[in-house]
Amino acid sequence: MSTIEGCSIEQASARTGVPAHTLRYYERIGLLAPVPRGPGGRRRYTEDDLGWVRFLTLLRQTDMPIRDMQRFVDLTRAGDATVPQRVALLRAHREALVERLDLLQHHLGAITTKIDVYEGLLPPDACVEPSTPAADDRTALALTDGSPR
Amino acid sequence: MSTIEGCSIEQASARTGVPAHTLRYYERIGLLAPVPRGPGGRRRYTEDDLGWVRFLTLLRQTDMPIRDMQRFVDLTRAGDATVPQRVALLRAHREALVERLDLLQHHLGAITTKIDVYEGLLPPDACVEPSTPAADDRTALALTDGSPR
DNA sequence: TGTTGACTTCGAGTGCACTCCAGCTCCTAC
DNA sequence: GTAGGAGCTGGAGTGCACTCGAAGTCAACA
Repeated sequence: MSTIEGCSIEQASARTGVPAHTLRYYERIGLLAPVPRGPGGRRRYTEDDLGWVRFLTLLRQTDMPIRDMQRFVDLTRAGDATVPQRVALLRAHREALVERLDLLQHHLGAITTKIDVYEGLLPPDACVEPSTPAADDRTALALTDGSPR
Repeated sequence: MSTIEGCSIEQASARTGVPAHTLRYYERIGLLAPVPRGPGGRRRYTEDDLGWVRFLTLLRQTDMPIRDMQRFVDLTRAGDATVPQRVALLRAHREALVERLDLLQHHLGAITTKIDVYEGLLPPDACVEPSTPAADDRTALALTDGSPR
């Protein structure tokens, strides 16, 4: 064994994009099992740890509440018998995500329309961008918003 | 004039999906200009007010911070001269939204893959769903996550 | 040998976006 | 005329997910 196994918390942070503070926090609340310690009681993150952190990050970035993530982690620790529950949890999450994506797509269209309307108001030599280059996906939406007076 | 103009806060809430509490809160922090009052000092929401509330909702649901919404509102109140700034603000927001959509799409693929992997572990008579019906968009992703030990 | 600097723990603090409460006013119906 | 209910205000409280601080430890290096 040439070097100490695993990487430091700062390296783990750099490699996952998760702040060191947050890595400790996740461990504290049980999202991460106690990370093995090296000399001086310092955390040494293995590749598995990093993979798990990345998976947690993916769940968080898709707006899964910490509470649900904890439930998922608990199920995973409980062994293979919980695979059906885990699948159910992920399926539910995926459905919510698909719905959210639909909503966001819709809103994106509305925002694009709104921008177009505003640009119609600008003088022809608009300072921001000369014209709308292939306005990608404008969902038809009335946009009957007034003004904040 | 047969009936009092505008609708009550509860009706406004029902018609926009925004809780009455939140409507008052938005007004308090200046996102909504003071809504005209009817007899007894009660709010009467006009169609314009509702339209504006819906627009605010669309911005919030696409994760625009309240702070930015306030800035947008301030610009709108400041008159037509601020149209370029408003366009810039909306453009920036749209860009962020597009990026977020990309990320979410990517994560959706990863979650779908994960579900598929889990289902591969299940006995053939899986209780949740017999098979994956046309697994829509699975982005290739390693998913080298370990387990939480 | 001292100093630097990255790490440790635990508790407290932060920022955001609501959400609720107390105590009051007002209108309507009985 | 009084009971009920919707609405009013200002301020306090909540929940979430971090984020930070203080005080201490440890290893490596000049």
